[in-house]
Amino acid sequence: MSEADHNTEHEILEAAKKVFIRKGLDGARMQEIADEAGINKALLHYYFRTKEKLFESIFTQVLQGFAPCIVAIMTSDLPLFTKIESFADTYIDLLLENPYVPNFLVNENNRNPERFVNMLKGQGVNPNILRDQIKREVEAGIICDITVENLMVNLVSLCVFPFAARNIFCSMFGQNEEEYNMFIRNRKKEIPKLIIGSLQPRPNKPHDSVA
Amino acid sequence: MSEADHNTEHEILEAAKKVFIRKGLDGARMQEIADEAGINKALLHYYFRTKEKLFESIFTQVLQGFAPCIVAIMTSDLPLFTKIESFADTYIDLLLENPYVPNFLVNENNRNPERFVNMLKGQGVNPNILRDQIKREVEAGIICDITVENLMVNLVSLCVFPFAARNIFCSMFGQNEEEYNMFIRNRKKEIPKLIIGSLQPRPNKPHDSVA
DNA sequence: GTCTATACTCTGATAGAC
DNA sequence: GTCTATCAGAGTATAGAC
Repeated sequence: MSEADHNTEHEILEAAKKVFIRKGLDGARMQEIADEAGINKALLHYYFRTKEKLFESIFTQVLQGFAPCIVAIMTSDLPLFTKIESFADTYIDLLLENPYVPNFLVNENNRNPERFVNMLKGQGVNPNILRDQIKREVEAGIICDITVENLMVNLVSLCVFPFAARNIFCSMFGQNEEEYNMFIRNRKKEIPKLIIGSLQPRPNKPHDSVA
Repeated sequence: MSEADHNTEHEILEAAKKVFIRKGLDGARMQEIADEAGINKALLHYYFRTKEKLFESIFTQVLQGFAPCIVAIMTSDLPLFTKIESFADTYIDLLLENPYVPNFLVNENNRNPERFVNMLKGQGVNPNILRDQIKREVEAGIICDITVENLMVNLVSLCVFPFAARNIFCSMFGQNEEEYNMFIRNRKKEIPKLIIGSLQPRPNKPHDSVA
């Protein structure tokens, strides 16, 4: 990739990423991508034959940028609480650098679901490892019981949705860009606090208070 | 509206809603809307002049369908815990009936943010009332402290994102449509449990255990 | 590999008959 | 109000020179 940094194909991919992420597959214009890359429209077709194929490349590339975080929490063998804290921290940083990606992925994926399924499997996303970990930690009395589905959906929703609905929340709260980013950075602590709090076995259970 | 139910304008709006929600502004075709409505393309322009104007009508209509839930939690004078339970219950039902709306609203809004801001204000969405309620309940010792922003973002994210990312989660967990809907219905209880749990003042505070 | 020029299709919008 | 026919523009894709 070191020598490819300045070649045309790389320029095109960078330009296409910007345009597709902002406008989507339907909204993007090949002319706009060409302008952004500082080249001619015909050259896009020379490298990627069709708009569709160019889009596929971008979609895959963007998706792969976000997969490692998900894979890590699904597969690593750190304690669950550590994983949750680490995920929120890493994922929100990644999102702050790519604030328009959630919308892009979610929207284009729903428009064409087939594209997604295989890609996820290929990345090694498998909930069973995390499911086993939860089971072990429940049995060890470290956490309350929860399904892997609810845990993952809660965690990802709390991290990602504030980006997807950024403008909606901004206008709802009368915040500007900067204030909202600060709000989100604070959530790197708030989200694990919320989730871990709900998983911690309460010391004041009925049978404890009688004992 | 009773007599308008069967007139052409209503047919067009219903058809346009379906198509725009599935395909977005850019992806939708006037021809497809006409087909869906069982009329001619020219008639669309007779009633709504441009695609853009037709889209505006749909966007406003759809948004207004979702506003009341938000307004209710922002303004009603029920106890906070009751509001949270009621919101999750009502909102998720609404979403189950309109599963593609979150994507539509979030995506088209981010494409054209100005459209949104005035609309929200017009609906009477004002976080200050809820902010005051939180303050009162904190002072009364009913709940832990939380910002209105974090509370609303948590609540809405947990309810809405599972719809926006439906396909992603489905394929991640290997669930089919029906299983996933059941999962979401269960969350009508899970979400309030999570949020209310985090707001409940812990009886086992440091100074309590010493007392 | 890169460009200019152009072919061709799709689609939003209009004209005009009924 | 509703239709058929058609225009005008935009946009993807290709041909062909350099």
